[in-house]
Amino acid sequence: MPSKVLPRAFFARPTVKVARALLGCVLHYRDSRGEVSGRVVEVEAYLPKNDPACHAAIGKTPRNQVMFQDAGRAYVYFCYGNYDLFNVVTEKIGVPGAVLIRALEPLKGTERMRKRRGLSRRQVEKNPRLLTSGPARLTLAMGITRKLNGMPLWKPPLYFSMGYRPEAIGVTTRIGIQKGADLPLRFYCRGNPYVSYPPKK
DNA sequence: GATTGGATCGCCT
DNA sequence: GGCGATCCAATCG
Repeated sequence: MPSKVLPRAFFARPTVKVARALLGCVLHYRDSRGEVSGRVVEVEAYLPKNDPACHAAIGKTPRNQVMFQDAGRAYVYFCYGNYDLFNVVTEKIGVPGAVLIRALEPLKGTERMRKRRGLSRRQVEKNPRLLTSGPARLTLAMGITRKLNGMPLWKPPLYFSMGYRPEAIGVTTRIGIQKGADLPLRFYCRGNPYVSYPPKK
Protein backbone atom coordinates (compact mmCIF):
# COMPACT_ATOMS: atom_id res chain seq x y z
CA MET A 1 0.00 0.00 0.00
CA PRO A 2 1.36 3.41 -0.96
CA SER A 3 2.73 5.64 1.77
CA LYS A 4 0.71 8.80 1.61
CA VAL A 5 -2.79 7.49 2.27
CA LEU A 6 -5.11 10.25 3.44
CA PRO A 7 -5.88 9.63 7.14
CA ARG A 8 -9.27 9.84 8.82
CA ALA A 9 -8.44 13.25 10.24
CA PHE A 10 -8.17 14.66 6.72
CA PHE A 11 -11.94 14.33 6.31
CA ALA A 12 -13.00 15.49 9.77
CA ARG A 13 -12.91 19.17 8.82
CA PRO A 14 -15.34 21.71 7.39
CA THR A 15 -16.78 20.40 4.12
CA VAL A 16 -15.53 23.18 1.87
CA LYS A 17 -11.99 22.73 3.18
CA VAL A 18 -12.10 19.01 2.48
CA ALA A 19 -13.58 19.59 -0.97
CA ARG A 20 -10.78 21.94 -2.00
CA ALA A 21 -8.08 19.76 -0.42
CA LEU A 22 -9.28 16.69 -2.32
CA LEU A 23 -8.56 18.31 -5.69
CA GLY A 24 -5.37 16.78 -7.03
CA CYS A 25 -5.50 13.76 -4.70
CA VAL A 26 -5.76 10.25 -6.14
CA LEU A 27 -8.66 7.85 -5.60
CA HIS A 28 -7.75 4.15 -5.55
CA TYR A 29 -9.97 1.09 -5.60
CA ARG A 30 -8.78 -2.48 -5.44
CA ASP A 31 -10.95 -5.49 -6.04
CA SER A 32 -10.26 -9.08 -7.04
CA ARG A 33 -9.16 -8.01 -10.50
CA GLY A 34 -6.58 -5.46 -9.47
CA GLU A 35 -6.36 -1.74 -8.85
CA VAL A 36 -7.81 1.23 -10.67
CA SER A 37 -7.06 4.85 -9.82
CA GLY A 38 -7.75 8.39 -10.92
CA ARG A 39 -6.91 11.92 -9.89
CA VAL A 40 -9.72 14.03 -8.43
CA VAL A 41 -10.25 17.07 -10.65
CA GLU A 42 -13.80 18.16 -9.79
CA VAL A 43 -15.93 18.07 -6.62
CA GLU A 44 -19.03 19.61 -5.07
CA ALA A 45 -19.65 20.41 -1.40
CA TYR A 46 -22.95 19.60 0.32
CA LEU A 47 -23.18 21.43 3.63
CA PRO A 48 -24.73 20.47 6.97
CA LYS A 49 -26.33 23.90 7.43
CA ASN A 50 -28.29 26.25 5.20
CA ASP A 51 -27.96 23.98 2.18
CA PRO A 52 -31.34 22.80 0.84
CA ALA A 53 -29.64 20.64 -1.79
CA CYS A 54 -27.95 18.48 0.84
CA HIS A 55 -29.68 15.13 1.30
CA ALA A 56 -29.48 15.60 5.06
CA ALA A 57 -31.38 18.90 4.94
CA ILE A 58 -34.57 16.96 5.70
CA GLY A 59 -33.02 15.20 8.71
CA LYS A 60 -31.79 11.67 9.18
CA THR A 61 -33.31 8.96 6.98
CA PRO A 62 -32.33 5.41 6.04
CA ARG A 63 -30.77 6.65 2.83
CA ASN A 64 -28.64 9.47 4.23
CA GLN A 65 -27.74 8.02 7.64
CA VAL A 66 -24.11 7.49 6.63
CA MET A 67 -23.74 11.26 6.35
CA PHE A 68 -24.27 11.45 10.11
CA GLN A 69 -21.51 8.95 10.87
CA ASP A 70 -17.81 9.66 11.34
CA ALA A 71 -15.94 11.50 8.60
CA GLY A 72 -14.02 9.59 5.96
CA ARG A 73 -16.71 7.11 5.01
CA ALA A 74 -18.18 6.57 1.57
CA TYR A 75 -21.73 7.77 0.98
CA VAL A 76 -22.85 6.04 -2.20
CA TYR A 77 -26.44 6.43 -3.30
CA PHE A 78 -28.59 5.59 -6.26
CA CYS A 79 -29.82 8.35 -8.52
CA TYR A 80 -31.93 8.80 -11.62
CA GLY A 81 -32.90 5.18 -12.04
CA ASN A 82 -29.51 4.01 -13.29
CA TYR A 83 -26.60 5.49 -11.46
CA ASP A 84 -24.58 5.31 -8.26
CA LEU A 85 -22.97 8.54 -7.07
CA PHE A 86 -19.94 8.62 -4.78
CA ASN A 87 -19.50 11.06 -1.88
CA VAL A 88 -17.05 11.41 1.00
CA VAL A 89 -18.51 12.09 4.45
CA THR A 90 -17.02 15.13 6.23
CA GLU A 91 -17.35 17.10 9.50
CA LYS A 92 -17.79 15.75 13.04
CA ILE A 93 -20.00 12.83 14.01
CA GLY A 94 -23.63 13.89 13.83
CA VAL A 95 -22.88 16.81 11.49
CA PRO A 96 -23.98 15.73 8.01
CA GLY A 97 -21.69 17.11 5.31
CA ALA A 98 -20.32 15.43 2.19
CA VAL A 99 -18.19 16.00 -0.88
CA LEU A 100 -19.47 14.62 -4.19
CA ILE A 101 -16.70 13.44 -6.50
CA ARG A 102 -17.69 14.64 -9.98
CA ALA A 103 -14.71 13.91 -12.21
CA LEU A 104 -11.41 12.02 -12.27
CA GLU A 105 -8.40 12.02 -14.52
CA PRO A 106 -7.83 8.31 -15.24
CA LEU A 107 -4.44 7.00 -14.08
CA LYS A 108 -4.26 3.24 -13.49
CA GLY A 109 -6.42 0.51 -14.99
CA THR A 110 -7.76 2.54 -17.89
CA GLU A 111 -8.38 -0.58 -19.95
CA ARG A 112 -10.64 -2.01 -17.25
CA MET A 113 -12.37 1.32 -16.96
CA ARG A 114 -13.03 1.27 -20.68
CA LYS A 115 -14.58 -2.18 -20.51
CA ARG A 116 -16.74 -1.33 -17.50
CA ARG A 117 -18.00 1.73 -19.33
CA GLY A 118 -18.80 -0.35 -22.40
CA LEU A 119 -16.75 1.86 -24.70
CA SER A 120 -14.70 0.91 -27.75
CA ARG A 121 -11.02 1.79 -28.00
CA ARG A 122 -11.85 4.11 -30.80
CA GLN A 123 -14.38 6.03 -28.69
CA VAL A 124 -11.88 6.48 -25.87
CA GLU A 125 -9.14 7.61 -28.24
CA LYS A 126 -11.44 10.15 -29.71
CA ASN A 127 -12.78 11.38 -26.37
CA PRO A 128 -10.97 10.14 -23.23
CA ARG A 129 -13.32 12.18 -21.06
CA LEU A 130 -16.00 9.56 -21.62
CA LEU A 131 -14.23 7.34 -19.09
CA THR A 132 -14.51 9.32 -15.86
CA SER A 133 -15.75 12.88 -16.50
CA GLY A 134 -19.06 12.88 -14.66
CA PRO A 135 -20.20 11.62 -11.24
CA ALA A 136 -21.92 8.51 -12.59
CA ARG A 137 -19.31 7.81 -15.25
CA LEU A 138 -16.54 7.63 -12.70
CA THR A 139 -18.38 5.24 -10.39
CA LEU A 140 -19.04 2.95 -13.34
CA ALA A 141 -15.41 3.12 -14.47
CA MET A 142 -14.00 2.54 -10.98
CA GLY A 143 -16.48 -0.20 -10.10
CA ILE A 144 -17.90 1.73 -7.13
CA THR A 145 -21.45 0.71 -6.22
CA ARG A 146 -23.92 1.04 -3.36
CA LYS A 147 -22.37 -2.06 -1.83
CA LEU A 148 -19.57 0.27 -0.70
CA ASN A 149 -21.92 2.64 1.13
CA GLY A 150 -20.52 3.33 4.60
CA MET A 151 -17.08 1.92 3.79
CA PRO A 152 -14.11 3.59 5.51
CA LEU A 153 -11.88 5.50 3.11
CA TRP A 154 -8.73 5.72 5.23
CA LYS A 155 -7.47 2.26 4.19
CA PRO A 156 -7.79 -0.16 1.27
CA PRO A 157 -9.58 -1.34 -0.73
CA LEU A 158 -11.06 2.12 -1.36
CA TYR A 159 -8.89 5.08 -0.34
CA PHE A 160 -7.26 8.34 -1.37
CA SER A 161 -3.58 9.23 -1.56
CA MET A 162 -1.79 12.56 -1.69
CA GLY A 163 -1.41 14.12 -5.10
CA TYR A 164 -0.26 17.43 -6.39
CA ARG A 165 -1.69 20.76 -5.32
CA PRO A 166 -3.61 22.28 -8.22
CA GLU A 167 -2.23 25.49 -9.68
CA ALA A 168 -5.62 27.16 -9.85
CA ILE A 169 -9.00 26.18 -8.46
CA GLY A 170 -12.13 27.22 -10.31
CA VAL A 171 -15.39 27.87 -8.42
CA THR A 172 -18.95 27.78 -9.79
CA THR A 173 -22.45 26.86 -8.70
CA ARG A 174 -23.29 23.16 -8.50
CA ILE A 175 -24.58 21.24 -11.50
CA GLY A 176 -28.00 19.68 -11.94
CA ILE A 177 -29.71 20.77 -8.73
CA GLN A 178 -32.85 22.81 -8.17
CA LYS A 179 -32.57 23.96 -4.58
CA GLY A 180 -29.53 25.87 -3.40
CA ALA A 181 -28.63 26.44 -7.02
CA ASP A 182 -27.01 29.80 -6.37
CA LEU A 183 -24.35 28.61 -3.90
CA PRO A 184 -20.75 28.60 -5.19
CA LEU A 185 -19.86 25.10 -4.03
CA ARG A 186 -18.43 23.40 -7.10
CA PHE A 187 -14.64 23.29 -7.25
CA TYR A 188 -12.39 22.07 -10.05
CA CYS A 189 -8.80 22.06 -11.28
CA ARG A 190 -8.77 24.88 -13.74
CA GLY A 191 -7.47 23.89 -17.15
CA ASN A 192 -7.67 20.14 -16.53
CA PRO A 193 -9.26 18.48 -19.58
CA TYR A 194 -11.10 15.90 -17.45
CA VAL A 195 -13.34 18.40 -15.68
CA SER A 196 -16.85 17.16 -16.45
CA TYR A 197 -18.49 20.26 -17.70
CA PRO A 198 -16.89 23.28 -19.32
CA PRO A 199 -17.01 26.14 -16.81
CA LYS A 200 -19.40 28.85 -17.84
CA LYS A 201 -16.80 31.06 -19.36
C1' DG B 1 -50.46 1.80 -1.67
C1' DA B 2 -49.74 5.49 -5.02
C1' DT B 3 -47.38 9.41 -6.66
C1' DT B 4 -43.65 12.47 -7.63
C1' DG B 5 -39.16 14.05 -8.56
C1' DG B 6 -34.14 13.56 -8.61
C1' DA B 7 -26.34 15.74 -7.04
C1' DT B 8 -27.39 11.67 -14.77
C1' DC B 9 -26.11 9.81 -19.16
C1' DG B 10 -26.39 8.74 -23.96
C1' DC B 11 -28.62 9.11 -28.16
C1' DC B 12 -30.93 11.85 -31.41
C1' DT B 13 -31.52 16.10 -34.16
C1' DG C 1 -29.57 21.42 -27.23
C1' DG C 2 -33.52 18.33 -26.21
C1' DC C 3 -35.50 14.16 -24.41
C1' DG C 4 -36.26 9.35 -22.84
C1' DA C 5 -34.69 5.53 -19.81
C1' DT C 6 -35.09 3.86 -15.35
C1' DC C 7 -36.00 3.01 -10.05
C1' DC C 8 -35.53 4.39 -5.45
C1' DA C 9 -36.65 7.52 -1.53
C1' DA C 10 -39.69 10.56 0.33
C1' DT C 11 -44.25 12.17 0.99
C1' DC C 12 -49.06 11.86 1.31
C1' DG C 13 -53.20 9.50 2.35
